[in-house]
Amino acid sequence: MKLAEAKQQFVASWGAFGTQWGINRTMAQIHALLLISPDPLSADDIMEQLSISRGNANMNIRELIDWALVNRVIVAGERKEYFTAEKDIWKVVRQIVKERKKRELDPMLKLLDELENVEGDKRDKEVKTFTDAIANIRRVGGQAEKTLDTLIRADESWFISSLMKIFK
Amino acid sequence: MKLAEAKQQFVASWGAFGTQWGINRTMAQIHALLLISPDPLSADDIMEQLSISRGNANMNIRELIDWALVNRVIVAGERKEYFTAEKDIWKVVRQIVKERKKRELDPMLKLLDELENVEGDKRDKEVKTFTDAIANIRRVGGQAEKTLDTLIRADESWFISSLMKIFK
DNA sequence: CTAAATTTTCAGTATTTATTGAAAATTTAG
DNA sequence: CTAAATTTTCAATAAATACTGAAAATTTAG
Repeated sequence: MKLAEAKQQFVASWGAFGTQWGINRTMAQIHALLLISPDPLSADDIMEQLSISRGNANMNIRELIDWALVNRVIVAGERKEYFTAEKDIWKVVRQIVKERKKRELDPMLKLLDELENVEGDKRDKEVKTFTDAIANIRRVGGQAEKTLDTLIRADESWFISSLMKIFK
Repeated sequence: MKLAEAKQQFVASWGAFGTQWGINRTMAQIHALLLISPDPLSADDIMEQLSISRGNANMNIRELIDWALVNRVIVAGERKEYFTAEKDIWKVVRQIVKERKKRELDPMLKLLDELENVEGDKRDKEVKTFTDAIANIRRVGGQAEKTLDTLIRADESWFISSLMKIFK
């Protein structure tokens, strides 16, 4: 396969993959494009390569910066802004896990804590089923939280070697 | 908080949570509803409780069955079909991980394997950046695959105690 | 300061995704 | 077998989400 074709396919697939995970297709494609670009790209470069409008490029680049997956870089002698993506995929994974945990898991756990204190007689089947379900979800969620916190802090080699020990 | 209100809030939140993960809101809500229902529910029960149409209920229940998160049950003396959700959340998590891995991670790894064999001179900066990026993603993806395979096979107590050992 | 370059915003529009509801198909009781 | 009950399908429609493009705001070179 030729490089140009391979790039195209990677960007398209990364975009499709993103949408399955609730991530805007264009945002995922911009990220993919920057991952495989040796040099920083300007908004114009991105607009051209993905055939998207300036507004769309601007909004999604901003979102990627907000997720700390993309950085603005200054290119000497250039007025425009340029952008790069973190190339270390392990760092990227940790950053995404960190953000999603903060934005989604933590609020969910907070809600579950509130819902566990529902009024009513525990001998009532309706009440019992509800509180049991919530307590179970809360417990598994709490475990996930601990595991993810550790993963966020871990460096790759440490993580791998630890996993190797358990997951022989 | 009263039970009815707590139920409402749980169903609504589970639905919102689902959409953030690329899961249809109604599908997540039906799942939530079944998780907290002591008895099996019919399509009519679900339609009524969520204020949705028969077609919508039918399609999303089918999808949940396809994900093996919901089961049809026969209620003695009833002609209608009834539905229940697996209540063991650890099992639910494993099942979701299993399905998403099969549907998403495995095809992605397959694609990465193909993209790694791009034509061209490795001394070309463009080629090198691309192949390096793909190889890195492939490597982290392969680790994820192994870890998830083990998680899918693990039972909860084993998983927790193993994690406790590592993630002191 | 002035004006050109660049970035940001956002109302309007397009696209994608989800839902309805009624007809068709299927199932089951008698 | 017959018809009532139930489930499934899917074209039409609604709702949610994403994108455009041009005007406004901001930045910077001179």
